[in-house]
Amino acid sequence: MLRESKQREAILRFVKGTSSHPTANHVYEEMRKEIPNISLGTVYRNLKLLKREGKISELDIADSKSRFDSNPHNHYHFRCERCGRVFDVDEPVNKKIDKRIAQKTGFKVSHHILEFRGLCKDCQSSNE
Amino acid sequence: MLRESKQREAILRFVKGTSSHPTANHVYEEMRKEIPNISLGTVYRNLKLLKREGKISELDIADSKSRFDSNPHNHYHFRCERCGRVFDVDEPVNKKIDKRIAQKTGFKVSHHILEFRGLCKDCQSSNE
DNA sequence: AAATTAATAGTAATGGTTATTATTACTTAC
DNA sequence: GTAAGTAATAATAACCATTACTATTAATTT
Repeated sequence: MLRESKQREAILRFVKGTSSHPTANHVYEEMRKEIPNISLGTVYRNLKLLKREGKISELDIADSKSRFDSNPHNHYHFRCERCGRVFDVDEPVNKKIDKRIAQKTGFKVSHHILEFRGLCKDCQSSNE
Repeated sequence: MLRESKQREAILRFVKGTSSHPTANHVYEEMRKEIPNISLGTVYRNLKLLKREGKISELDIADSKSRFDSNPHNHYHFRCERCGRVFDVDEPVNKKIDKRIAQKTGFKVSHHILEFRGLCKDCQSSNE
């Protein structure tokens, strides 16, 4: 059973009220203005908890360790959510979309990163 | 002036010869079979160096710290390569592409992550 | 108000990566 | 071919984001 805490309420209020995509440390710094002795662990725990509850989301980018590719050309990847393996995807890079986003946003778009997620063949067949 | 070293040669040969998208630690483990006292620092340094030379690439996913979003719905992002800020991009999510990749690869594709990169407005105008 | 126990603060530990430093080994000049 | 100069290395320490641990605090229940 979930209890209320002013720490969790403050964290949710802050993340909901900003569009700055804060890191855990950003949230921590902000919270300290309000609750000076809040612990960094509390921030991490509550961010994870709020995510589990679907109230916030985490930018879904990748795992922490970086991976290397023998192919220096721009291409897309598929990452298996079960075994963690990364595969190259043989799909032409869509350059038009960068232009469209640039026009729409006013940002200068140099490229984009596209990663598909799901289950690879091996992990589909190994049913468990 | 770059000198040759058997360590760097072995690292390049291995990364070029695999499609497994190894992590730095994978490379390290593999290298130890051949050069038992190779140092992990050497692996990191040479991976970075080979990347600078354009001989290999690093999976371009994100920085190490994860960021949180008040919007729990799937959407795209833009990351400024200068200031590091992350912005939401108001572009409809392309669901067809998941299907196409699934057919093409045989993988089960649940979703994809798309991040644009470039310069935000502020960083474009602050010329330096 | 007392009992129960989830949540917290504070701190230690972990894991990936980078920095430091003395030593090793290419390269060049003699 | 040997000595000088200096990249590159191995080994280790430091760093930073994140997670785990533990005694204490504070919601909730009775």
